[in-house]
Amino acid sequence: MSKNAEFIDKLRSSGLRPTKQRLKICEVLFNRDKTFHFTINDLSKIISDKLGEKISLATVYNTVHAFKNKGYLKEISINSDKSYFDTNISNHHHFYDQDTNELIDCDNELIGNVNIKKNITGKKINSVEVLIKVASDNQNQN
Amino acid sequence: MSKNAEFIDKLRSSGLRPTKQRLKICEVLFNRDKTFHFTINDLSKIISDKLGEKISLATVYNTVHAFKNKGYLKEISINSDKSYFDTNISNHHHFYDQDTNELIDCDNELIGNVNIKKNITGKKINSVEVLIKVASDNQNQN
DNA sequence: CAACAGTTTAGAATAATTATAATGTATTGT
DNA sequence: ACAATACATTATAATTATTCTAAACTGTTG
Repeated sequence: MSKNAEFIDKLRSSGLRPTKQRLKICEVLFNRDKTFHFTINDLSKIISDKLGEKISLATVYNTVHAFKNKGYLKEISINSDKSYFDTNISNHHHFYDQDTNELIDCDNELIGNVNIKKNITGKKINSVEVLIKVASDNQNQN
Repeated sequence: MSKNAEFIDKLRSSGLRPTKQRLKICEVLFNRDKTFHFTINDLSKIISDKLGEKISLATVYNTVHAFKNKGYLKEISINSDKSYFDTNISNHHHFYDQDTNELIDCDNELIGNVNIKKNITGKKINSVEVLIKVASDNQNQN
């Protein structure tokens, strides 16, 4: 089955119509080996600059959020002014390079199991994420 | 020494002039027993609504950032559209209640040491933060 | 108390994101 | 295949958080 047909299936099976725009975005996001970290702006730029396609910014937002809601993307917590997304939807952690504003996946084996000894009463744990901020120099950026 | 005199010292010793506005903000932030989590908007509301004072929003931003840079506040990474700050500047982790958008400190003893087996080459670790997202129901909010 | 540097302020500017409402397109039933 | 419908896309406006600006103000130093 072609990649494109796979994407069509994937979309249909989750109740999303396989439109041109969504398929193009699928290609950009999911047609790769390594996981991909991006902001809406990154994605939008790739589509217009590298691919020379024109997809409305609103559609990029809509699509990314639809994909996130369907579980095809994960939104990552960064102390920042914009949202980061990750094509790696498994439970994993991140390095955040403060010099370049880049997110890097952190293999789960690199971090021992984070065990939470006591949870808030009456609440269910939805996720546990470790964010490791790194930078090259000796300044105390937080 | 009165609380106010303490704040004046604290500010002076870090090269910040003890202005009316900064002292008022010190009172709100540091004159409490428990740690305090807030957004700029929260703080601004407390000042105007509860205290009936008028401090320009720009000043609130300036002051909070000055305090953060001096190490009196910590900025917390939340997957959100706004910045959260914490008066607890020690190295610690957080619960984030997705129902109420509330941040709750997580005692370090509740989480075993997070040991990172391998860091990114050439970079220095500035911080390691665990964020535990909790919610009351069975929906898979992320 | 004068001079200076640091601060506050209102409002403008910017940036990320969401809402709107008209137009366009995939799907469904016939 | 085709009309009807529901869902999507789009440009643009609106909103929200934050930063910038330049003028007025205030704490500090001599």
